Amino acid sequence: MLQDKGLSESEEAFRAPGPALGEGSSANTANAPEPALAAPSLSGATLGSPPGPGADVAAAEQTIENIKVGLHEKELWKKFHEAGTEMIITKAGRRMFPSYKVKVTGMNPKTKYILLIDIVPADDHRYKFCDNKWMVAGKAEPAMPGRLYVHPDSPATGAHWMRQLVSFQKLKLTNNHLDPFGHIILNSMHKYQPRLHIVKADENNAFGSKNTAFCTHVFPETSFISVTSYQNHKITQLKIENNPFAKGFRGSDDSDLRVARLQSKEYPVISKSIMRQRLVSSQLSAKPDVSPLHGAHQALQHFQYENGAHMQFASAEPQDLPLNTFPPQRDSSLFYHCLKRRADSARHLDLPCKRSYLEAPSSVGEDHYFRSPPPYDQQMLSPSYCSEVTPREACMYSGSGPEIAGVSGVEDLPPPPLSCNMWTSVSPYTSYSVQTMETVPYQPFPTHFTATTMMPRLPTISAQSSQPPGNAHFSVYNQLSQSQVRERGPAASFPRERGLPTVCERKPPSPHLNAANEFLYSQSFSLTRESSLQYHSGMGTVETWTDG
DNA sequence: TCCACTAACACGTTTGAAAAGC
DNA sequence: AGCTTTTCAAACGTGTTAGTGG
Repeated sequence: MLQDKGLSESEEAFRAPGPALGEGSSANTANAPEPALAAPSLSGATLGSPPGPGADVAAAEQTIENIKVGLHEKELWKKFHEAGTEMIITKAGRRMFPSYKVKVTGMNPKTKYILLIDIVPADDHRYKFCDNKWMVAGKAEPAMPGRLYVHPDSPATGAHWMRQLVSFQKLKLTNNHLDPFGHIILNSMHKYQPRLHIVKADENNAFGSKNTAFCTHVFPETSFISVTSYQNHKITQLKIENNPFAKGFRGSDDSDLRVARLQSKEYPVISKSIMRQRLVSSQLSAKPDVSPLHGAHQALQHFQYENGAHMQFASAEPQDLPLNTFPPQRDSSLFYHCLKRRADSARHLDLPCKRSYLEAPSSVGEDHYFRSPPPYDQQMLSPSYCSEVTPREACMYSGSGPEIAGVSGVEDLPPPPLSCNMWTSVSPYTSYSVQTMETVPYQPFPTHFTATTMMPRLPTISAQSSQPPGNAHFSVYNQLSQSQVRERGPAASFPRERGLPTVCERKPPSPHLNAANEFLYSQSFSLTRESSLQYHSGMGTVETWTDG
């Protein structure tokens, strides 16, 4: 099972080459040029593995470098992006639409990889929808407990991933801070950016190699604002038009009639959405320039974006900025970090901060949680998120909310069953990363786990060469279906999501997942910033790199 | 009063097991 | 008996709406 079964239609699209994947079938060709990947210093960075067992790893890292990821249904994503994508979040969890599907190429067919997604705050603002556009409404609320969504097929060989589209359509978003299902927790009315991570999960890594590589891919057109109900009627219409599950709402006349039926009215009733649509239409006709695609803001933000300041509303008047600040036709960016770690960095692997989130709220059996990242400001201000933070300090950040406060008391932390990790210094959108790291002792690792991440501040942090950008904790976590929890109660250990026989249910913990653990650990390693090489490939050239 | 949020709802899709056919 | 195809009910996903609470 490469992907969710619902992907069959996408698979067909993949097999029939066409517009489904957009003009750029890979992130490299789409935007981030490859030259940076061929930079000699890059080889030195990523292939700096010691001889012997590391040789294979080095080869695999070359593969990591060459991995290309293309966003499926790019045009559809762009449509939403241009309108200002909104994603519903509910207590029970809501899928993303468009769903996140990618085509991966350039993998080593025999090497095993773990594919995972996280969703990080795009900025530190809270938004509101006024006058048919998104505006900054204040400071962002503390970040939710960040989580990762690992593709259920992970780990799988490169051939497996490249065989067809990789779908993350089962990923769900929630605003429930105590979500026991493993869904990705977000704040409503905040802007987020999904990121795809590919982690090499080779046997060598799982059992003692010196290095693990990963890369991060970001498609700016997949950014969105989380909402509990749709604000922009255009988004609603796009969803209805394109989401098969919303077919029942297609046709405005029918919907009006349906409302009339529901309300037992003799005459059609104009629904709120219709009213809003009409109101908006009238407003737009009255003010033709309110289109978010016009105006100086757009040009400015385009400039900012192209210069690594994406996701940041840095204009002088951020209160009146449209959501879709991304250039509509901007191609996806490809991140490429190259971080090499010294052997002594491995000392940080014995993190005493590992602990299970289960100690706090729930009892989801073997599900594992970890504390959330500190609020955005804390990440920016707290020295613990700076370069020389110790691993324990890194794990001492309290949760973002009271519901996780119970796990924030580090002093009382018992030996954790799993790892606690800090998110790495992921470079700005204009970069793409490969990271090598020391292998850590294997620990069980569920295929569905979660991580707390923060979108790197751009360009603020990226410009601080002495400090890594945003860091965050990971939460490791099994995903539980709600029915599962209902059936088994909060102590349920194994998920049974319909159509998605969760890997953790069918497979024993795989040693390959250790690579993902390493990936997680690597995030914390980045805190030391030792021996890190960072390549910004936005223009295909190595802008900066450091090697402690 | 406003607004974010929730639960219930109807409708359509997806899924997987059972039945039917070959 | 074994395999493939069809059928169908349950589960799931969706946007809408009324109600709630801060």
